Amino acid sequence: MRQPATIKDVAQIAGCGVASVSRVLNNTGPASAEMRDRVMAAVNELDFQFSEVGRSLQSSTTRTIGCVVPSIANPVYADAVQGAQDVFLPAGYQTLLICTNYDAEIETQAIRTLIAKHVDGLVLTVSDPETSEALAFIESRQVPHCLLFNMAPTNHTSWSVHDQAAAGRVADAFAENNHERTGFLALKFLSSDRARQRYNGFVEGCARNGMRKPALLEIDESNEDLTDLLGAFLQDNPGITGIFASNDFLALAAIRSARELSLDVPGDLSIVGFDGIGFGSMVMPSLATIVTDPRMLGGGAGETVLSMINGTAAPQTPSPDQTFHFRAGGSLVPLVAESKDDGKVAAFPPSSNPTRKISKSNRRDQNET
Amino acid sequence: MRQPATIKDVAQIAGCGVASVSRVLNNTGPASAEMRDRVMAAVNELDFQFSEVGRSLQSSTTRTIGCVVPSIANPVYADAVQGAQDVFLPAGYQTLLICTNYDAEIETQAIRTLIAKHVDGLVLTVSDPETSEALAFIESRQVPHCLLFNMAPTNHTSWSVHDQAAAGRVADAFAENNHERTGFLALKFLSSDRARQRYNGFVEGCARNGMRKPALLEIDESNEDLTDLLGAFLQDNPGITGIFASNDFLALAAIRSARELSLDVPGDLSIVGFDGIGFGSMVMPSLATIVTDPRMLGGGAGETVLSMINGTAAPQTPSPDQTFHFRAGGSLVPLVAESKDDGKVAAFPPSSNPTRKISKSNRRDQNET
DNA sequence: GGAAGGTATGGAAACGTTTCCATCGTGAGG
DNA sequence: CCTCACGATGGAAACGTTTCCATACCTTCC
Repeated sequence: MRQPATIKDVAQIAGCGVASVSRVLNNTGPASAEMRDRVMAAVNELDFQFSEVGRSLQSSTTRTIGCVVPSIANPVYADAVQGAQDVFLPAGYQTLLICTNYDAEIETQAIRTLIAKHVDGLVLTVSDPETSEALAFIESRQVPHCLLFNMAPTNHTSWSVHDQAAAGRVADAFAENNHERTGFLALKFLSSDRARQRYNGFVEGCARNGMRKPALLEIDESNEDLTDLLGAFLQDNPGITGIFASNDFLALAAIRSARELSLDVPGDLSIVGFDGIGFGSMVMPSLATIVTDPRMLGGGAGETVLSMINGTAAPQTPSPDQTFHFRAGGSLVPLVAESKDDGKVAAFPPSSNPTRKISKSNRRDQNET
Repeated sequence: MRQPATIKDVAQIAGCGVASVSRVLNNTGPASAEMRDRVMAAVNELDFQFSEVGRSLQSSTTRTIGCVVPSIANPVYADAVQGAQDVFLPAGYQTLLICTNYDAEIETQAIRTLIAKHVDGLVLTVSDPETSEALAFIESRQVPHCLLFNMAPTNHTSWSVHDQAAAGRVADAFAENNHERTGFLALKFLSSDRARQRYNGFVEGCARNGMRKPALLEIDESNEDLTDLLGAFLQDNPGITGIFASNDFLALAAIRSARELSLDVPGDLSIVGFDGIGFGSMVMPSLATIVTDPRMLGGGAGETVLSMINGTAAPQTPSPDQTFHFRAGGSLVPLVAESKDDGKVAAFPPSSNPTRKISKSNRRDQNET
């Protein structure tokens, strides 16, 4: 990498001091027209551009924001990052992106490096805001920052879906459709405070609606064997007619697994997801889910950080019920009275009752129409 | 933001010169055990951490890589970025992410800034590698870089799907299924060399298979009216039985639009996508498509850049036919003889009945269900 | 005992900026 | 004619590192 021209080179060619070059180029301080011309000529000749690192050292500002999320393979985070960077870029800030892969160790390490690199602010989703070492460090260094998809501890601000309230809404939806026994399906339950919040909210919501406490099905990375796990889960917890998956991916995977188990969705089993990814409304049956707006949240977090940097008033964070809404879909239907009377039969294994038959033929119709 | 401790503060507390602190902390040069202890004590007392910007100025290295893609809302790019950063992070490099939103102006501007920030390398997808101002600038500054999803001009290296060959494979697939008249559906045809490569490859493949030259349906941003556009397109180009969409999103949207037009997929119209996003195999009918591995490509581009930086041998870029494979799916079926005899009727309008009326009423049904 | 060589250490230059301050004209006002 | 103010300009310090070099001390060997 050829070393680029510096302000000294420009000064030499223009036959002036470096101070004059700086003044001309930054339009700070006086300069004669003739001086301007000479400097500009030299700049063009050398194709000169300021080194931001020299500048940063002097100004102790980098026009760079750190952005830390678990993974952008998950479209929720991808959209959020996109939303944030769409705010930062026009404001003259670039984004240093870190994907932690849900690893707290990487999270801590990367954030220390970001701060060493002197980012002007941070937008981040941590694995556990209450215990996060990284978060404590950020606080001790007083770096402007805003959480994303985390419940904010005191003294922090956050743009986040109110997971608990949203999960409660899902419980309401099941109740409205006469479901009484449900399950909660989660991935990486332990390493994600989001999944836990959703579980808590769902449990609470079920209780509020006089439903049974939902059974918990927790899986880890490999979703290869989801079908087996789901089968065993339904056998261990007979009578379950509805499953709340902690995100839409899981919900769609669950639908597929249910089919492999010869269960009809929603005939035998209703399924509700979380996040509201676009595909949810393109599949058959369409996915009932909690719709969120990750892009808006990312953008909001970005605005908040910018306002902290500029000392302007921070934008309001959204009120809990503005962060989500329930979207009905074909994957959640009312439980008909007869199945409710005999939930066990309706759920697993599917009996030879008419429900399943109808749904089967329905599905075939859809494929072949 | 409180200003953090510097090496001078450490030196002062440890009662030594800054050079000793640097030597101890970096393990470069000799130091007595006692000196080590004093320095370490001071470091812990101050919670000292080197400023990377001071370091960068001295070493002219930033341990930062620029990564430029159109948008990470598109999972193809999101996965590629993830793949690249999964290579960079363990190697000690962080990633400055720029999403250009397909805007060449932003692309140029952002890349200049990245270079001003002295990134050690670049991984990038440009809008047009042949004319890209940014690419020329990168070359003039001799920054290690690797293209991604772009055909590499001479003197550049690239990790990319061989779009043209892949599109040719799609033509083969249509031919194998007896389709003879096809259409090509593209978004932002003009601002993406990828779409053009795919079109060219498809045209070529169709010719090779003795098929008609595919008709081109080009749409821009808003896919709201895709249904109308598709309807008009099929009417203007009667006899079309297959559509190749330049990406899976479009393909899925086309399937939906076809349904709204009362066309059956694949009965009346076969559709093939491109990219192989996971959802393609979860929908009914499953999507026939070209499967690619964006994560692998991003990772490969990352490795290439690292090897350029380290002066080690660059990893081989994959051979064209390793970058994709065709995945059969329910959205592409053989054209039966009778339809082939009378393609016009089988395709659009589906029969002699008042097509418009049916599609209209169908659409209304969907809205209100 | 003195020279030679090694280890431990600190001062200072350099990296590329910005900005304070001093210098030098020059035109205006007394 | 002298002063004053102000515009134009350049030198130099400062930002936080690393590293070269000089110095000081301690062994070791002739």
